[in-house]
Amino acid sequence: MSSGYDSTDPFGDLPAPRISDLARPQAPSGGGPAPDYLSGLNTEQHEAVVTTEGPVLVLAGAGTGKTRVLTTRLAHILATGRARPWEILAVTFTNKAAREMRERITHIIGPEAEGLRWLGTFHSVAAQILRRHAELVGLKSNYTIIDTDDNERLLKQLIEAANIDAKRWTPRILSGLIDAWKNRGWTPDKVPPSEAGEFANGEGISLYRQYQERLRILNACDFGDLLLHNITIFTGNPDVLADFQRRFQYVMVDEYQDTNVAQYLWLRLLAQGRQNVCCVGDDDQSIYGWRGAEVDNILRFERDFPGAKVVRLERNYRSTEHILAAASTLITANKGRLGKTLWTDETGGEKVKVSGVWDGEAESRMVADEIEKAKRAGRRYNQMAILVRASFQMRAFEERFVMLQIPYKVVGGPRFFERAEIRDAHAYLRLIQSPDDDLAFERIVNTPKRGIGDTSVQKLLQIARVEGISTVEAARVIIGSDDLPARTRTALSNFIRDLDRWRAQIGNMHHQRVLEMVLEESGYTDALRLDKGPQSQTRLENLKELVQSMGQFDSLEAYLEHVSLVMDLDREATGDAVWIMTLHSAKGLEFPLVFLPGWEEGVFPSQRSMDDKGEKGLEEERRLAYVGITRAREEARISFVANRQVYGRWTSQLPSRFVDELPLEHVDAGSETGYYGGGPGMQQTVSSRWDDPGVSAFQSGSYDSPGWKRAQDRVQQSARGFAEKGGGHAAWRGGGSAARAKPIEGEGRLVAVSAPTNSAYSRGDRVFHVKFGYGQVASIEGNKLTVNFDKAGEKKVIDSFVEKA
DNA sequence: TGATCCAATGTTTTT
DNA sequence: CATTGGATCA
Repeated sequence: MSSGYDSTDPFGDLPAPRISDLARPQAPSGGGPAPDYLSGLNTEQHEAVVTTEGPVLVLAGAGTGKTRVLTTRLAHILATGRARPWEILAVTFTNKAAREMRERITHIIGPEAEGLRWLGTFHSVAAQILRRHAELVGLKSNYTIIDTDDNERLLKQLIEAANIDAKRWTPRILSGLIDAWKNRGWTPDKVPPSEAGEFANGEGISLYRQYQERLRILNACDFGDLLLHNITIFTGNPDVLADFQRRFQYVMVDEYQDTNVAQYLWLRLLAQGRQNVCCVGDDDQSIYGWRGAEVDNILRFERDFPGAKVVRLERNYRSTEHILAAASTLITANKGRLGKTLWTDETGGEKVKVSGVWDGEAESRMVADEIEKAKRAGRRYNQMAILVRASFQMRAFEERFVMLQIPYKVVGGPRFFERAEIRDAHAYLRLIQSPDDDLAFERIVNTPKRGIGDTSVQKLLQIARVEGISTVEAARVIIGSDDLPARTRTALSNFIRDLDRWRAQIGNMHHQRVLEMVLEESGYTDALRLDKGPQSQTRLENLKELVQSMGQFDSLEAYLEHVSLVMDLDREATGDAVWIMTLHSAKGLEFPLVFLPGWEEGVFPSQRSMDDKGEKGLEEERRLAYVGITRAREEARISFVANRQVYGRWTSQLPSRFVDELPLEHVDAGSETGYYGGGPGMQQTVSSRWDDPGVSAFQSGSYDSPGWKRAQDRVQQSARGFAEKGGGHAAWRGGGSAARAKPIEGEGRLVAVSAPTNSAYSRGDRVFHVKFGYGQVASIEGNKLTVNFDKAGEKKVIDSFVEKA
């Protein structure tokens, strides 16, 4: 500790509360000039920073300097001597955010920031507290934190033991249910009876109880438990709680809109002592409702902390006026917002560009082309990002980029520490370190295959349970008996012998070397090398990377503790490359040029969200759209396709309702030609009609598809311009050099949802569709037809994509 | 016990 | 389409 303090914060040796410090006016403004770090803040930011006493809620819109406020505020508290580093509780959701915060504070106030031992994620802080008081919830302080694999394996055992059909009632469902209960702060006895029927006719709560009991015996807990156990400790032991309340003079919370009930309760307990709590968040960016986040937490802050000061940060320093206007207009469709309006001084810039194209392949072609164009114009690849709703959308872009040799990096995806080979390696390490880690044993006892099958393992578990010993011990017992076939007995005894040998080596060699040895001698790497599977090579590489990453840690123990909480690895920076990621993982980031593909009903907003959560789900999707648009600094490009292949099936797509909610005056709806190569017929019409210089397809009147006729009618009729997606491919193609289909100011909407019903089709018409073949019109709604296709079944299509048959 | 074949099943995912 | 888990057989 290089801080000026002589203490390294011995835990449990709390300094007496320093009432005097609280009472003493310490604002630095009294004497000299304001410190450096305060300069450059705008009025609201400044207020949020210097209002250190009492509850404060900072509503920080996208790009308004939220992180800056948070870090400056914390630095300010330290710099003015209001508290010492270990008296501040500062929680974030991600390790990345915590790391970043620490770095920025260090930048402001120097090495003293290293003393911020309570700056971290909710889970890491809770884990520390739990280490200290584990015995109050029946655990030992060296408890292990189990991952989702272990969690599901455990639940599966319990479900099967209870004679419940594990196919109908899967461990995954139960796991989700229990997690949701924990997120709401419910221990088994607190789960309301109304929830009982949720799983296997009321067995859920009982299984939850059994699960907790198993965890206790294993001296383990899951992620949800970290918070929940904390709450149990606090509410059951007022003295412990009082201790922490006294200790944490200032509490700060990042991304408050994402807190779940358990986190909220936890915070409220800790903050209620001094009431010096500052929560920063943005209700419009709450996108983790499905993970238990409660937007209500932010909405009710003022009720929980009476007299709370609310500061709104609305001045945006990131995006152009058009981007901001697009995002702001879109989000106004949501109800129950706290209400913020982003604004900026900057004027001008590109409007948000919206294009419709034929299919996913054309979309990726278009995006790739635009990326190359931007690159030629001087942008670097890493200034550009493609933000998708779901990861299946990524593949089309990846394929295209590989073909064109555009460098890209996918963020997110399968996480490093969740890969099977990494978990296997960890299981070996865990088992070597603690022989009674039954879950680790179960995981790798037969990985790689060594002839110890399911029935043998069941036998082991049986003995372990009856005798109340660990599974490894049970294995030793069974080896000495003749309870197993000779062959498996030998295999098992070899395995146990290996484990013992490896364990004996821990002290003698570096832990990196230990892992290498184990992977070699267990036959794990050999098995992978023999595996002809397409992934086995990357798996071997991942394992190498794992060995590498262990190097930064002093001991095996330190390493395992770290990975259980930080489920990610700092990968080395990959040079200049386009970012591909989901909207979720883009939160908090920004890019000069952002592509937002796949804005189609069912994809975005996602059908599943709407089915599961109805209006609530839709609003969360809309917030996701808001997050997406506000990632862009200079240019945002939205696109949607008419046909998409999902799970190998062709589906016709309708443009997302979000497209329709964009403000026309800030959007440029010009389409690009050349991305419509869907069917042969399509290709033809494009080339024959559209290269005609100087003639707008709209004006020429020479295009004679049914959709086109209607498009034309409507242009004349209501000056809706590009408006109707009813124009279908005709309208979408309306751009290009010849015909820039500028939207004409009309009803202020880009795509009319309820287009006129003067469809060229009537019920019963026979129609032809390029992808679906022949069919019969079943119903008509505006420009959308429901068609019973002879082969493809019932589909909704835009009328202009079919022809009269 | 382990290989092989068929059917079901697919979001988002901070820790 | 692509992966995964299961049931079935050698």
